[in-house]
Amino acid sequence: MDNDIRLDATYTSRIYAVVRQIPYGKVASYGQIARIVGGGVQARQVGYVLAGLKTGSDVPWQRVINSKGQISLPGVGGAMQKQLLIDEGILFDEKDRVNMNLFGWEGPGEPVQPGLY
DNA sequence: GCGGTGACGGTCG
DNA sequence: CCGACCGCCACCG
Repeated sequence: MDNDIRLDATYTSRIYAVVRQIPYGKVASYGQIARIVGGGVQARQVGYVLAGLKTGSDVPWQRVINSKGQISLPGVGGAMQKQLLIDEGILFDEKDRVNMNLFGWEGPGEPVQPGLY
């Protein structure tokens, strides 16, 4: 039997599930999503899966950006993504970067505050 | 079957 | 801080 759960709709659904968990007004990186999904899924796969989404999807794809805090989607799609995030209250600096330390999603677990002790 | 590509990310200079 | 490189892996011609 096959325990290869990497290449199937299985991991695609998982990616959707994780992205849906990103709260309003927060962002996560592709690598972070990949890490949460696990199963050997890489950041590039996350990007590819999100690219397959169509308009009207219930998946908040706009909340996924790269680890630099910048939008990776080129072209008009990227401009739309930026606008959607601004609409959620997320701020961009002069270089179109988001402060991950401020708007970054901590993950599905309990939020941990750094510098607590 | 092979080589190029991409909504990435870590490392190096 | 920033650009250049390289590794990664599914998809496409």
